[in-house]
Amino acid sequence: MISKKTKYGLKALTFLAKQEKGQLVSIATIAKSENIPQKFLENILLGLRKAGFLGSKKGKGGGYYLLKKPEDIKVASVYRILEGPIAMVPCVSLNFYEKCGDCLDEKTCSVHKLMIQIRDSTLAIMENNTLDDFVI
Amino acid sequence: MISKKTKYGLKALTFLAKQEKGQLVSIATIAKSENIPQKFLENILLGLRKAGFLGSKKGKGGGYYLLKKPEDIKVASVYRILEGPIAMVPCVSLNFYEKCGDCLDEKTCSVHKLMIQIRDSTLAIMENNTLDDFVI
DNA sequence: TTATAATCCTACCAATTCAATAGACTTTAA
DNA sequence: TTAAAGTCTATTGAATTGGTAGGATTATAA
Repeated sequence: MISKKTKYGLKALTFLAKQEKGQLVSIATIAKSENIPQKFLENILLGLRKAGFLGSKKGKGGGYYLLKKPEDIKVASVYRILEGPIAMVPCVSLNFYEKCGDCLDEKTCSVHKLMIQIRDSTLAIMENNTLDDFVI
Repeated sequence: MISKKTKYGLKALTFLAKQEKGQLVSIATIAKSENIPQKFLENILLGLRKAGFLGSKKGKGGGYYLLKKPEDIKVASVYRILEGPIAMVPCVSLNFYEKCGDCLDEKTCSVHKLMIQIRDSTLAIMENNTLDDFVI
C-alpha cells in the first residue's frame, strides 16, 4: 500500500500536467480540486519542487508548474521521491539497496528471486508510464 | 516495502516446505536457521496456523508442519494473510476493497488505471508462484 | 505604500503500525 | 515429574503516517 502522500503527489502532478504549458496553479486550487488537505499538499509540493519536478512562483498570483513536459516525467522517478524504493525488499532495490539483516547470503535467500520478479514487473510499468499517460 | 513479518513468514514457510512431508519442526529450529527472533516468529507462525496454512503439535518433540503440499500454497494467499492487500491502493484491491476518501469518482481518478496495472502484474506473479518454487 | 495572496519553512502532534519482548499457560514425551 | 514444546495476551519503544500550526518571505495590484 502506498502512502497518502504518494497518492496525493501523483494526483497533484497529474493536475499540473493537464494545464497549459507553464500555467501557474496555486496549492489551494489543486487541494480543492483533488480533495487533498491543503497544508499537507503544501509539504508534498515543496518536496517535489526540491526534487526538481516543479517550479514555483511566490506572491500574489503565484503557484506551481511542471518543469518538464508530462511525457518526460516517469512514474518511477516520482514514486522514488514520494514513496521511496519500488522494490518490496531493500536487498533487491536498485536505487536504495541495503543488505537484509537476517540474510547471511542473498543467493540462498528463498524470497529473493520472487522479489526480483515483482520488482522488475512493477518497474517496467512505472518506467513506461509518464504523467502524460494519466492525462488522457 | 513489505514488513519483516511477511518476510520472516515466507522464509519460515519455505523452510517447512523443504522438510520431508509431515516432518515437525520447532520454532527454535526455524528461528536459528533463518536468523529470525524466536518470539517474533512465534507470533507469526501462530497466525499462519490460525489462517489454515500450518498444523502444530504441542509438547516435547512438537513443532509445526505444512497442512498442504508446497505446490498448493500460493504466494498470493500467504501474502494476504501476512501483509494484507496486494494492491497499492485500497480502491483497486480485489480482496480488501475500500473506497478512497479523496476520490469522488474512481473512473476519473488519474492514478486508478496505473494502480490496476501494477496490481495485475504483481498478482500474476504471486498467483503463479507457490512455496514449491522457493524450495528449488 | 499597503493590503493581500501566495509560497516557504520549521516544528509539532496524535494515532497507528512495526518489531519485538515478556510472562504465564497448556500439552506432551521420556 | 520434569523438560521441551506450542499457546495466548499484553506490553513496549521506536518509527511512520497523516496531518496541523504559525509565522517568514515574496510578489502583485490597488
